[in-house]
Amino acid sequence: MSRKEAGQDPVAAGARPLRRDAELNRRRILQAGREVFAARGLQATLNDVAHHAGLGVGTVYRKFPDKQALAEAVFTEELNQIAAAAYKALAEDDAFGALADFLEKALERAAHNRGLRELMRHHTFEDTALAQARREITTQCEGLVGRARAQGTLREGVTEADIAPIAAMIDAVMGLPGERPSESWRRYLAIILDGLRAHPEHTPLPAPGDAL
Amino acid sequence: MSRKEAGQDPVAAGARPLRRDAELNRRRILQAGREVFAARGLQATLNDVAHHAGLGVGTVYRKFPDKQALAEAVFTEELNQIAAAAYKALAEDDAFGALADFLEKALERAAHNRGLRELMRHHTFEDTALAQARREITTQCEGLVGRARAQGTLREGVTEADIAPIAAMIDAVMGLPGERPSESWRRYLAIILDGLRAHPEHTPLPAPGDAL
DNA sequence: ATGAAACGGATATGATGTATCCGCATCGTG
DNA sequence: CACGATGCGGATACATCATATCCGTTTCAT
Repeated sequence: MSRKEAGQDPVAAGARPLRRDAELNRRRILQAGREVFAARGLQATLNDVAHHAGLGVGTVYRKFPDKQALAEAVFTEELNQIAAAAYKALAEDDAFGALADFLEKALERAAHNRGLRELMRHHTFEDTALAQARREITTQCEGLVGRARAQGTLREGVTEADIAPIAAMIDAVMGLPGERPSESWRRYLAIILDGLRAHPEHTPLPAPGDAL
Repeated sequence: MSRKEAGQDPVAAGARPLRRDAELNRRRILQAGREVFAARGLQATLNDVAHHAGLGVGTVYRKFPDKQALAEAVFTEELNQIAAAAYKALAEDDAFGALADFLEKALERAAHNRGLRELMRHHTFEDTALAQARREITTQCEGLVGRARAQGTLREGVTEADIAPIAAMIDAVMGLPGERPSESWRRYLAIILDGLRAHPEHTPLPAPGDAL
């Protein structure tokens, strides 16, 4: 609860409103954080972010106590947008198609955001607003997967628990050596999706999802 | 060419044979390197390796100028064994099955060897003996893929260049949070392989392999 | 026995990221 | 306008950590 307040809506509690320039700078920092984390990943320094924002380091550290605080603010937003996309997908008729489209859209975002990818990889983020957003996405995916199964277009034995590993796999392709701006991940997503479709010749899958 | 000699067969050039205890220690270090790199990855310190071998740091640094030298020795061996497996696979009748089995075998090794996984991920190793071994594997894979295509069991448009990304994808699953000793990667390999089989309903793949 | 070879491991070195501190600039209210 | 209060800048102290060396001690081999 100690770090939570940083960079938050100052309406709550006894926090006074920021001076106008300070508020502007806070936005600049957020924007710089988005850009820098997307381009260089989470290992980027708050000093990097500050420089990118055209501000001094001290300014950044006053608004956000540490890198994690800023990252949390930046990526909660990103995750919420993905959750929204999943929610929208639930409305489509063809459930498998909706699932496929959602995956493509979410991964599209990841493709342009190294920081987001790193975040999804490592951080089993504890409490934080991130965890909440992530849970929301999971829930929507459950719906998506459930509907596809019900429509009989999703291969027997595939569950929501498979979604994260699949995303992780595509993410791995994005991180491959020479092809930073490449689109080749779509190729592999297509292959996986074909392996995910219900099909008479598909044999039962091994290892019932002991995945997360 | 400067680091090349380290830990090598001392027969060549004017190098005198090692004292018996020294030779023994060299083996101990190699073995410790295998175990430590496999368990803790490439970021393990030569100090770690030394301790694991029950030796002092200095001893390790005398035999291997730096971590890279030791890693090269350790993993060249590993890669060569994989290359051998690929070579053997070429002899089987069912080319697709052979390819699948080879992938499973190679990934099996990776599953038990975090260092190997990290090595395949990052290092576009330059010259080194590793590069040679890796090239060998690539060559064998070309054969495997070629035969499967010829037999018509491999999906249209799949090439040798797809193998590395596929391995990378499975590797990503192995690195997932809670499931260190898990076997769930086999599940995803099965899915991908099903997406890789020749099938009338498969649509053409996007993005002709601009992968490595 | 004795010189050469090898060992041990404390520690110097260097690289890197984090976060503070405080003199100076800017804001905004009276 | 003027004068606190608030915010800014960024050099730098601090901490962490892997790397690699050095040399007094021990072991080998003749």
